[in-house]
Amino acid sequence: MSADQTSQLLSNWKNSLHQHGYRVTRPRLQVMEIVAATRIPLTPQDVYHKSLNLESPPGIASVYRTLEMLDVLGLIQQIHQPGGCHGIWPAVDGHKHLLMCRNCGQMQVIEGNEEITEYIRRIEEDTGYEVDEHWLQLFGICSECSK
Amino acid sequence: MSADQTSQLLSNWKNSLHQHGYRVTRPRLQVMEIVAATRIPLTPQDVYHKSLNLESPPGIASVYRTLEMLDVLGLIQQIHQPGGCHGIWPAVDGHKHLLMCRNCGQMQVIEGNEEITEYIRRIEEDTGYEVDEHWLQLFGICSECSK
DNA sequence: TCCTTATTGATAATGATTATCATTATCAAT
DNA sequence: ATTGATAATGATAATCATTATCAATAAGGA
Ligand SMILES: [Mn+2]
Ligand SMILES: [Mn+2]
Ligand SMILES: [Zn+2]
Ligand SMILES: [Zn+2]
Repeated sequence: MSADQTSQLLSNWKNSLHQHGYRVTRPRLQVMEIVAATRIPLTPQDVYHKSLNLESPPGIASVYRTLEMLDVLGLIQQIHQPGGCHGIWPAVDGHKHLLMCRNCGQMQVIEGNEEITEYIRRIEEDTGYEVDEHWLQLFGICSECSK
Repeated sequence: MSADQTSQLLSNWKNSLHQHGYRVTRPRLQVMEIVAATRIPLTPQDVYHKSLNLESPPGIASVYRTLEMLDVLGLIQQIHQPGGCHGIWPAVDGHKHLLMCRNCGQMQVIEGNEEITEYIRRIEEDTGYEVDEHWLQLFGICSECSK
């Protein structure tokens, strides 16, 4: 996430708060800045501990409340991690798949493809299920970490 | 999971304990019977509460310890559920994909396909990652629940 | 600037998981 | 079958994360 992208995200998020009648407060901004800038998924505890570096950190309750709010607004999504759940990650537009480095935690968003859609359609026929959501998460080692 | 499959699973699990030098105790058997027989993912708390119906239930600590042991032995796997993590489910042989009913929690194991393998190989080329694991989980409504 | 009230933060309450340790029970060796 | 070393248990305490409470504060429209 570049600095540009982060501030872009932040201003979108602030707009979303305004549009939904949420007040834009300092504790909320502090949490949003941390989450918008992260390159790896963060737990609520992670966010709280990062915030402690700030001059006047938010209370732990406000961290949870702000993350809950961001989730309700669809601005963040939960990432299910191997051996530990959940991390927080800025939501991506539309449906995307995720790739995560086991070593450094770095997340990468990858595009879906037509074969998977077709595969799922076949599953629906075979099982009689109506599939309305799918997760595809890939795990491995990024090129940086495998050097 | 039919009664046959359940007892098959159980005897495999007991063999595994023996082979790895774990003692086969009553609390462990009680937990294993519950987990082997379930049709939906169970949390440790779920397992514990089910066990309370038994004449002489295991202590809560033994429930956690047994589930940890089964996990270490690769006999169960963690299922990541939407809006709630984790459930416990008997491990399936090799790599399989999972389909879960949002309404009744029923799990179904589905086969992977060649297109997904090819898709992942393409991702590796594009990103430089070495992908060593992937999760594909589908969510929807089973035919029973959509009646 | 004022006023309404949404929001905050300190703290208590709750709930789940893990650690402790004296007692018990498994199972290999006899 | 009995014994003995020790793995395992269970009651309970400790820890840790999350949620609830409520008086004080501050956002933002009037
Ligand atoms: Mn997809
Ligand atoms: Mn999860
Ligand atoms: Zn990496
Ligand atoms: Zn169903």
